[in-house]
Amino acid sequence: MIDQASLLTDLNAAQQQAVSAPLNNLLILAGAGSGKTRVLVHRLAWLMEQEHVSPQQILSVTFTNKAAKEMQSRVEQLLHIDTRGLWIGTFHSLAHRLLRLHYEEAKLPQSFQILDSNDQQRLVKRVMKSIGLDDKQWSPREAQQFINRHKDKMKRPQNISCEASDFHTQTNIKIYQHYQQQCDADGLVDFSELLLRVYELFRDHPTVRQHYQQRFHHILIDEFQDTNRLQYAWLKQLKTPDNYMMAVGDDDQSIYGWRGAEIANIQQFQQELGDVHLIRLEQNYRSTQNILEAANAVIAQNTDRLGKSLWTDSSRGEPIALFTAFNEQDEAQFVVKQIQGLLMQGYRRDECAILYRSNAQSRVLEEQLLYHDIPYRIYGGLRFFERAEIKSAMAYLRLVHHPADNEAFERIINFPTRGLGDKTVEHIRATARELNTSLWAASQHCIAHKSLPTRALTALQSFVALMTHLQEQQTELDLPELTKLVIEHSRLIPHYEKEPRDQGQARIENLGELINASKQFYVSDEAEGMSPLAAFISHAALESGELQADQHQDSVQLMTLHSAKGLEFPIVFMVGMEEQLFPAKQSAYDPKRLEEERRLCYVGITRAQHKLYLTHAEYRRLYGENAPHTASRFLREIPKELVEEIRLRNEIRRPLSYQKPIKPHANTPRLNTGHTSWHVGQMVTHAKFGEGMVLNYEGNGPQARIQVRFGNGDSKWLVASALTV
DNA sequence: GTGGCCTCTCTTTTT
DNA sequence: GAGAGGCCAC
Repeated sequence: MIDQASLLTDLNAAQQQAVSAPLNNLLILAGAGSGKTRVLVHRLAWLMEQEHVSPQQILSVTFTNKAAKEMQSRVEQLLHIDTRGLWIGTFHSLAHRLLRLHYEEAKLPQSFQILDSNDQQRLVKRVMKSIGLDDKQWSPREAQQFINRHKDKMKRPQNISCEASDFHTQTNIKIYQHYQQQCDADGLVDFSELLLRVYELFRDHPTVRQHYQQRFHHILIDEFQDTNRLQYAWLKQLKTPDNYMMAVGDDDQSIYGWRGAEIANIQQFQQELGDVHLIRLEQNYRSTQNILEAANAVIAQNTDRLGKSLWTDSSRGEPIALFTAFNEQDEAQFVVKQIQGLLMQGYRRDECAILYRSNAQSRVLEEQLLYHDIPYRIYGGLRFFERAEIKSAMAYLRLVHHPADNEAFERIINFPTRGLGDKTVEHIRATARELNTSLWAASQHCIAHKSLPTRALTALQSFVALMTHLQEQQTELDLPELTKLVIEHSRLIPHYEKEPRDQGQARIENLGELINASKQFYVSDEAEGMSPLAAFISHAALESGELQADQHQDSVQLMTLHSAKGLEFPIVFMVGMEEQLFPAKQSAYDPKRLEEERRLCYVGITRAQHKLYLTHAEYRRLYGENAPHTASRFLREIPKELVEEIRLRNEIRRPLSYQKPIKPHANTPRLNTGHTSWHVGQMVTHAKFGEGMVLNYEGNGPQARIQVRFGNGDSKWLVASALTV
């Protein structure tokens, strides 16, 4: 038991007010760095300890698995209690849980499977093909977005007004219709569908809804500004006059409008719930005065705000550094030089973050970091469970678990290739359509009726035999053993051994890692009534896999501005502060989207604790074209007195690759990339000396001299035509 | 079934 | 400029 005082110590007045607020609906507008998560965690603890709310009566919703985990562990740390019974999770994981419990009312088969966006795309494509749409003329990607956008607005195909819509929309409606039919027939549920089904479940089954309304006395929602219409509607269904909602959010940090988030939900929350106690957390504990003032000045340019002004009593701190680079190479060099200096001053590498607007910007930075032997870590990119090899292995597991899983069947029927080409598969599909069964059942039918050429038939027979064997093992083996067996029998490893060394090797390692993941999962299995295998499969779909946690080595952090949200770093570099790039050119002309870009800028600035560097380049190679860039308007929005422009002295900085492009000679031993110029940090290969890195260059054309440092540490001047990129 | 060549697109991303 | 995806030829 924890006493009241200790739940409130180290909290400021507004935070205390939020944590200890009387039972009421609460809207907490929590500015960047104002201790939002802390308030949420302490409020949870307060409810349990002071208001004697049992964990079972609390529902706490977040957006990411990471946030859910963090909240859970912080509550446990604070209270030293078991938080089982507490419903805490992402919208999707909670929806999944509800659907598993109420699959019948939700009109789903018990064995329903989750479709991740990748699977969804594949299915959309197949559906489009099956209704005879030319996928040159119709984009599957657009159709997928159409479907999700409408699901997120609780729209079924029949609810999208047909009369007014053009041919284009009508086609999309048709795709949506057929796609949904296919999902329903196969028991497949995509991400939006998880939420929509729960919404419809609550809507159509008052008893179920009432059960949860009565159960959850308290509903807490984090990152409220990121909720879309469906998510908000879903929460509201659980709301009664007798329970309480607490929403925490920051309209200034809403950066996901492009995927359906509606800031308007915040205003609606106040209006619709009527009795809402509003608390603003405006004291920032993260940044220096300079950084905060810059952030405030930028965000003040937005008109569409609820209004909030962050303040801090920390010191003024260092000025914000502004650097104008010649080009992106120069910019990267500057950043790395500064980092080297900071490391000398005693900062750790992982205290430095480089933030950029788009992933494509990371490459130049990587090259420079590599060149200077500074370890770095890039966030983003493919997650573990999204990797092709993992998805394939998972498809084998899915088919073991549930033979009627057509999605899984399609994925592995001929992967690795086993002589079951398009024609055979099309025959199986046709049979399945005819008999109205799964592809798996259709395969068995084809075998029984020998309705395929001998060659294909034999191949299909051995595939069916393999899967049957694995299915039989299911009951004998535990999850890790089964995973191991499935990977062995899938022949994925020999398949990847044939791939170019490094890539195939990495894939094989990942498959080993999958066995590990299944072991870990098996131990901490939290499924309710599901078999470990079924739970593992859902887990893989719902949690694309945290970045490998073991990479705890001290390294410079590189990520997009979006993925930096919620994080903080003593040192932050925001690079590429240029028009066309940031704000992105696609957003620059639409006032609404421009405001979102500005909020993104605000998010970036407020990540910094001690020192913020802003850099931009006068020229940048973008989409293969080297073009002059003007400074971002956001730079002008920062008051001059907060900024110190950095000019490098004692150094003649000369433009690198773009002003002195050295075209490799046509006879240069094969270029495998289309590089037309050399740049410092570039990796090159010499027939005799092996791989090395460009240090410098002189001259032009095939006779240009390139200075290269090789693996053994030697550096040599060589003629350009002797080098391969 | 695979490799080579062509065209297309190119913000952000969680679940 | 580069990756992805489609298409065609072997």
